[in-house]
Amino acid sequence: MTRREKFRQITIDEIKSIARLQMAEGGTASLSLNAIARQMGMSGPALYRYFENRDALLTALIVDAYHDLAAALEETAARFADQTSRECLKQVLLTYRRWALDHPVDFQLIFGNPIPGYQADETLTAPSAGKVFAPILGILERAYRLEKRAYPAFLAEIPAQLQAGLAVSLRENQPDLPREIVYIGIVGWYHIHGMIMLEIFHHIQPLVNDPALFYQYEIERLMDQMNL
Amino acid sequence: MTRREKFRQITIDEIKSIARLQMAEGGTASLSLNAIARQMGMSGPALYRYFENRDALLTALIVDAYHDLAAALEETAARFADQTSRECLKQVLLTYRRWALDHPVDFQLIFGNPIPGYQADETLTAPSAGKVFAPILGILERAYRLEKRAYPAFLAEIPAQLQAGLAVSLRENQPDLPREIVYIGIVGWYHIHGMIMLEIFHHIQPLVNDPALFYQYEIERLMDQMNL
DNA sequence: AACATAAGTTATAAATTATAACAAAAGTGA
DNA sequence: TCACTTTTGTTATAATTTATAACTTATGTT
Repeated sequence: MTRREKFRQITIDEIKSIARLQMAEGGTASLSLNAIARQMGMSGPALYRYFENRDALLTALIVDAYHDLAAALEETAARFADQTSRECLKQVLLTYRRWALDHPVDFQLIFGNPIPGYQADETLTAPSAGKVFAPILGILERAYRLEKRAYPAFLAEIPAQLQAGLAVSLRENQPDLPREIVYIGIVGWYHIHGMIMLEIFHHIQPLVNDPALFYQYEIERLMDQMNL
Repeated sequence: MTRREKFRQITIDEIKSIARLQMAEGGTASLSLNAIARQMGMSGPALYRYFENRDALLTALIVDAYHDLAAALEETAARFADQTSRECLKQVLLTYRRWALDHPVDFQLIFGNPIPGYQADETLTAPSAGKVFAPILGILERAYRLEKRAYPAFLAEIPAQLQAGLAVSLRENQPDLPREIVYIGIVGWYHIHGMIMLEIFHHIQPLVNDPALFYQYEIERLMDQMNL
């Protein structure tokens, strides 16, 4: 990495950092290239040397967010790898919520409204989304395959047609991944993700006084259901 | 209603209608007062006779959306009132998803990202949110109180602290509403709402081929869990 | 018919994203 | 050291946006 490339990277990082700060103040759509430039003590058009346009900056922030979330989950999974799979999964799911609350803007970027005219470049975002899902799937594999936990009874009644169309692209890469685990992973992820989304968007607070406690209890209930 | 008020109402409705169309094309943040005026064949500032500013128009659209969703749920609940409570609830939940898919913009307005600088006027939106929840709660009351269905076993283990802080403002209005029903309602609503949100924001399609079938099956599983 | 109110107009201010044209700085090689 | 190239910044400008001010025209009432 040349000297120039190094400084360029520093500038890029500063732009992204200020962008995140701005959005933390005024919401994901309050991103203003001009305001970023102003805050950096440079003129507006200078930013276009680093990002082709507003969408390019957004895409970079989204990719960063995916990676940051995935890293947080992986770190937790690794840290609790020697505990029971139930405890490990619980910690990973708690990290999921913790990360969302600590990085509301990044969470909204990934999982919130599609941005204005912005069309996410799926070739960039799809693999990142998979990385988020991977740690959870890993723990489930350990629980059901290595530790031979029984699959919950309700799985026997899933229509074949439904099972066949589940996570097809994921199973192409991992053909030996049991369909039961895929289903449990999807259902579980949706359950907890739905709760977090509602909390981030302030729809849970009117109904639940203590979201943290509620979340904890729902995790336990979910894992009970899954026979974990 | 005077003649003038009537015409004024027509204009307001036209503005909102065009606003919804525009957002359907370019996303919730693509709303442009100027573009609306242009499409109506009038100058931009004329719109300010009808809405104080952009946020006022957004608030009106959000309130409309809440009412429209609530009306759709109530209509379904009434139409299936003579069926079993399980069937009735199922139909209401199916209507919930159907409405979301048919009105993605309205759904995003209600449940998506907080809009740019826009701060929802909670005195306007909070009661509307309650109206959405009411039909579901009504069916649950019928099932557990009138039809004397047993509460699911897991309810016995909910920490008292958690129960106490559940839907406090709702229970102030309806003090005789059992806590069990409130909990079941919240958990159930979060479960299905989470799924719909993910589908509307295109995060379910990469994992589930046939979201309609998946949703149907998850409703059944949820109602099994709730002993309905 | 005179008047008041409502509803529209144009003009303008202050932002925004983005492009063009140009200037200065930084790095490279003879 | 000097000339050249590339990178990085600048200012000027175009085309938008939201929103306000001042003015005009239409509508309804007395």
